[in-house]
Amino acid sequence: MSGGVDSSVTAALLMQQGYDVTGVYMKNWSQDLPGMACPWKQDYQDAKRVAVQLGIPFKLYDFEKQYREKVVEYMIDEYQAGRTPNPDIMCNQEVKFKLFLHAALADGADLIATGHYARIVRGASSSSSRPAGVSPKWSPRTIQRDYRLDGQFSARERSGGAGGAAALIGLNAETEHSLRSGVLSPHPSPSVLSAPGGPQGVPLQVRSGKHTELHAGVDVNKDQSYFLCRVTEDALQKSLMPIGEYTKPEVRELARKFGLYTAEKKDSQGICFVGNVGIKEFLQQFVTSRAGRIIDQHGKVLGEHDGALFYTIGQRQGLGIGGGLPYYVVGKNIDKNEVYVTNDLQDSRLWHDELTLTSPHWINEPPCAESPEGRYAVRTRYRAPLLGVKQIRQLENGNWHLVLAEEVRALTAGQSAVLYEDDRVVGSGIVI
RNA sequence: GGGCCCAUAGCUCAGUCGGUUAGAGCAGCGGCCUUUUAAGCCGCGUGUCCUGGGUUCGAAUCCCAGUGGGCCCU
Repeated sequence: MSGGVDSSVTAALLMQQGYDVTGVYMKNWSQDLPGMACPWKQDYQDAKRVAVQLGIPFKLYDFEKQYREKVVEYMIDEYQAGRTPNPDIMCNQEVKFKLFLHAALADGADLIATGHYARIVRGASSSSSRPAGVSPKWSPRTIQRDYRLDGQFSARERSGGAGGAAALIGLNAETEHSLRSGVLSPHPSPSVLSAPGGPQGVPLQVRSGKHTELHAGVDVNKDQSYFLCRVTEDALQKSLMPIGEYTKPEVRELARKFGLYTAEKKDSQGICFVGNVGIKEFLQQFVTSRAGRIIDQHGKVLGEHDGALFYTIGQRQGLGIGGGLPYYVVGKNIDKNEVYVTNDLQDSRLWHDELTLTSPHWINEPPCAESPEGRYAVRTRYRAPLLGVKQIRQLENGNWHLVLAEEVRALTAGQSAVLYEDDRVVGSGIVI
């Protein structure tokens, strides 16, 4: 439990569904930064307060050292190499769905849960049997909502269930933002275990196949499946993301109905766990930088920047150069410490219709190269538009090459390109 | 040496047949959106209108001189 609304509601929903829940706050960062005091204590308090309201055990898992090593150092190294990493994807891959999961299991939990706006679909038959060429729209909801807060479980039991696994949940927390994950508790309640389809309320989605898939959240605006693109299927099998079935407004409403202390707490933002601090200000605490030149599409020096590593492709603000049309970063040279910009929105360096991915990670199985155009769609930045994939194939060196049906703006090395088949996350790779 | 053009907000400029509190875009700042980085949206302009004189009820707008740029011609 992070101390935010999402993980609070996650815990409440799981309780309502009959799980034996234990709340867990993940302490991954506690250092204050210039201009921003680390909110971890406040978040911890909020999470604990909700746990008390729910009457569930509450714990704190400390991963500061590992978070620093796996996420912060990775982020710093990437920026110094001239790329733009996504620390939250790394956090999910290395911390939440690895360290936290293992710690929770070792602690006796059967499952963990997080407050992500994404859905885990169990027993799916996987993409191989799906019709190709489906339109890239999210599939309709298949879940029934049950806002009952009286603590009673619906008498109805669902069938078809495989997921009946059992378990429990906790939620983790972090600093401001986000996260919401959970730990499970050691002793799943019998009632839960006996229910074929899992607890009621928002039951596990189950299909006839054998795969456990990751799908986009029901709320298209809040969907966070992008950040979970590097989580393994094994980890998903032991995870629950109950709020993925709801929209943010619904989650807020649930929080109010449950009377949760965090019902009206403002959403946090920024680097997960670290807080709402500017990326540049954050990096400046760990790296030294020097001024360099800003050069336009004609080779003209327009001004100076304070370190090429701080800029990312497509960036507009922070350049400090004016005069006519806005300028956007289209490239940079770390060795020369130069940043290249253009004020021509049609500049070819700002648009690409193909991309190459390294470090591929497929959740269930690799994409099928013989797929017809339109079967897959890709997203190259969080909240960026989903673009149709015309062609996808693996290269000799193991990397993957995609040809898009339309141009993508500001393709940026280091960012994750997440492949979707309908609303299912196939996997992702790092843009090079 | 001569002729012409320009000099207005940090930047690029509009406004100059004289007349409300001098405007726009970009940048910057603030906010919204957002668990990365961006983008996008909304809001914010307190400037010696190059300087010094002059004309006028009144000048960024007219005149003179100067300074600083640019172009052209012998």
